[in-house]
This record gives sequence, structure tokens and C-alpha cells, in this order.
Amino acid sequence: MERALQLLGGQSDQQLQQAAWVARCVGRGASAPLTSEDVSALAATLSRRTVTRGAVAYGGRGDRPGVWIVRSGRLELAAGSGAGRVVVQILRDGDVDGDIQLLLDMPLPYTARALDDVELLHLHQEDFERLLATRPPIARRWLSSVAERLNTSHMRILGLLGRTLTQQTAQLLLDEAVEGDIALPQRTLAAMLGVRRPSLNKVLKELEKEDLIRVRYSAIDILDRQALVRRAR
Amino acid sequence: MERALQLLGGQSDQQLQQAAWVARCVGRGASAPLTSEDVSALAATLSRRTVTRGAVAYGGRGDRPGVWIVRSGRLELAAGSGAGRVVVQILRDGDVDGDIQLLLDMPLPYTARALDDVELLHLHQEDFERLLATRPPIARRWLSSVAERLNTSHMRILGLLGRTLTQQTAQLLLDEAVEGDIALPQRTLAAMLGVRRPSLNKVLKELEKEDLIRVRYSAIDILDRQALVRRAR
DNA sequence: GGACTACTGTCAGTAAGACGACACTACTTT
DNA sequence: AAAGTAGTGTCGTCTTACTGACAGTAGTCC
Repeated sequence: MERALQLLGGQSDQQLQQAAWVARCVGRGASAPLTSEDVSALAATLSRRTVTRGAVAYGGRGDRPGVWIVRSGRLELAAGSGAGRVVVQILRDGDVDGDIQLLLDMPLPYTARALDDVELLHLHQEDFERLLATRPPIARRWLSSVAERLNTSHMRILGLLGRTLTQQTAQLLLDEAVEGDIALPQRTLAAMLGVRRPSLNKVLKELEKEDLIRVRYSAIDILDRQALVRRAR
Repeated sequence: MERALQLLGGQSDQQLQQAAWVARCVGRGASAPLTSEDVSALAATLSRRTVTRGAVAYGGRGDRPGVWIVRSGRLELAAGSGAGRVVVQILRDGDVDGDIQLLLDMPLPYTARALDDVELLHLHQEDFERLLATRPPIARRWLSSVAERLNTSHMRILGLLGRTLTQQTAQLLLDEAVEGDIALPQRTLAAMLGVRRPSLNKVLKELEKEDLIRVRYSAIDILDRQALVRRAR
């Protein structure tokens, strides 16, 4: 990091810090280590943006394509509207989005809305392509990152198919929990499972009666993780 | 291709042909072109294997990790057993599998069974890693390949959530059709949607009554693609 | 050609979730 | 502190899919 600073004196400490952080997010534990030049190149291309809670971060029509990286806060990726609204995923610190559509040259099939005040890092299409083309270690890391997401996606499909709503709910709670806590309203959780809120509420109440979880306002606490894991299969 | 042959005289025509074909499969239309050296390196690492219809191709316990590429025939990826059996995907010519688990260092969560007599190409773990590390264009292509699969997976989730069985069925038929033909028994299709066969059969009969499809023995013909597309949403 | 296996078609009873609605409670904003 | 907004809890009815079972038919293997 220090060496990178010397190499490219124009970059601020903060930019390099951000880049190093992105490097950690993309392909954690991947075999190819990034050199300080790699990190520096990444830092030069990152731009910052903040989105206030409730606003659309990206994915509206006419939006420029690019890669988005969540620095802090949460984003809700949702497709459809009204009764057909479905929440595809909740993005958290360190999550990367938009690269797939860039690689495949297609528009985003959903809209990203900020659940909290969100800090985003952005990478323009051309910069992203150049990074991949000229920095093999970064490309290698990105490959791991995408692979990880694909695996998560597969697991989600397995979790959806042929399971009762109770099993699906238990799985979702386990997946989305941050330190035993799910800070999402039931409406959102229902949209993540593609079911109606009353159906979900019924299941949650059952689980609460069994002391597996506690239902609070716009949040759920996990009380007995082990038992919940058993209920998920 | 000819030049590659000259460079590495030890490789057979067939090996190079296979490698060129794999190159097409992995990252079709990706921006990074492969040189003949790249193709040649790929050819040197590919080994061949045939599996007879009905047999397990890979994914049994104790199986060595590696990358599998379907050269001809179909593979059924299925997890669970008995009533909980779920078909994750049907692999066809050109599909790649196993690389995700290699990249993430995890076991396959499913078993691959041959639906027809299948011809497979195999890449050992070490060879795969070496290719990625030493051949940036191959890594870049592989990235596109994984991105494409991730996108497919996302679309599948969107297709499952909050849709009626009729919509899901119409979508599945459209997705799995090869030239207007789905050569799979209803049992398998049901397992792909995570529903029971009688439920699926009922839907199929409805669609047949409307002349959108024709149900045959272990196969389904699509008669009216447009109408089916409308039924899918 | 006959036996066997795999796949399809169907049914009746049961369970699960959709749907729409409404009262109530917890936060937020001014 | 009051008003407004967002989220929760709970109904009753209606629709959909599960469940298990069984008969019939199409391919497959000797």
C-alpha cells in the first residue's frame, strides 16, 4: 500500500484504502494475490457516491451501465411491481453488482433501492473492461467473486424448490441474519420468498411460539439457531 | 489451429478440435480472443470419457474434483432423493460444470447422471488452475462463461418466485426446448419445478387442450410458441 | 411375440397458501 | 404532544397443489 502511494503520488490515502477494500471483497481467498500496482490501478478508477435511504441507487431506465460496490448500508434489488414485486437480493457491505450485466452486455433486470443511507463505489464500463484486460490478477479474483455468487444463487434455488414455506422461511432467516438479527420488515421477507405477507406472518408466529425466533418491529431476532437449522431441512 | 499443430507436434488433430470447441463454449463472444497457443495449451490438458445412459457421470462421494464439459448427450444434475429429489439443471452439449466448486474449493452439491450416452471432456484441478494462472485470455473467457450461468440462475429464481405453476411450467418448457421439442419425462420436469408429477400433468393437459403443446411419451412438442410465451408471464 | 419396465392419465380427499380486508401498534416527523 | 406513516396480527373464503393410489399405454429387452 505504501509503495503504491509512492508509485502514484496523485492518489489519496482514502482512494487506496477503498481500492484495497474492494480487492478484499472481490475474490476473498482467491489464489492470485494483487500487487500494489493492481490495487493502485483499481483506486484510480473508483468513484464515490452516496444514496439516501429510500432512493433508487441504480437500475432505473436510462441508467449508464457500470459496476457498483456497496461500501456501507444495504440495497434492495427488486423486480416487478405491485403484487408481482419480488426481492431478488439484499446487498450489504462488500457486495458487488452490475458486473454480470456488463460482461454479458444486457440491462439490469431489477432496480436497486437503498434500505439505509448507502455509500457506493462505482466503476465505469470502460474502466472495468480495461482493468480486466490489463490486470490478470484482478480478472482472476473477479472470477472467484462471480463463482461465489453463482454458488449462492444455486443454493437459493435448491432452498426454494419443493420445500414448505416453513422450511424456506427458516432458511431465509439463517441466510439473511447478521449476528443473529434480521433487520427487515416482513413485507420484504415475503417478497424475497415470493409469498404474501399474511402467509409469512403465520409461519413467523409459529416459529416464535416455539421460541426459535423473536418477532420485533421491522426486525427478527434468532433465539435458537440450532433448532432453526433443523427446521430448515 | 494449424500453427498450433506446428508448435506442439505431439497433439492430435482431434485434441485440438476439442480444445477449439471448448474455447467456443467458454465465453462465446467474449472480448478476449484466444491465440493458437492458448488453444493448444487447453488441448494438452483435456482428457476424454464416455458414460453410458443411466450411469452416474460424476458427483458421487469420493469423486475427484475437476471441470467437466459435455461434448454430446445430456446430463441430469439432481440433488436429494425420494420425494425430496430436485433436478437442478439439464446439461447439454457445450455446458461446463464443476469449475465453480473448484474455484470455491467445495464439493458438488448434486450428482450428474447421464440421460443419454454421454461424451465428456475432463480437466484436472491442477491443470485448470494452471490454465487460469498462465493464460489470461482463457481466464477472461471463463469469467464470461460463469457470468452467463449466474444470469441464467437469476432468471430461474425470478421465474420461480410468486408465479403460478402454469406460468412456471410454460417458462420451463420454453427454456428447455430444443427446436420446439422437450425430450424429458414428466417426472423429470416435475423435479425441475419442485412439484409433484400429478400437479404438472394436470397443467400439461390444460396446455394441450388449448393446443399450445402436444404431450407424447417421454417428450413434449411445442405447437404454439407465442401463446406459450404469453402464458409464462 | 411376451414379459417387463417406464411413463402417462386420473381421482378423491387433504393441506397450504392466496386474497382482500381491517384493527392495532410502533416508530417518525413536525 | 399530535398527526401521520409504516409495520404487525388476524380473519374467512377461495383456489391451488399435495398425497397416495391405481389403471392404462408406450417403449424395451429377451
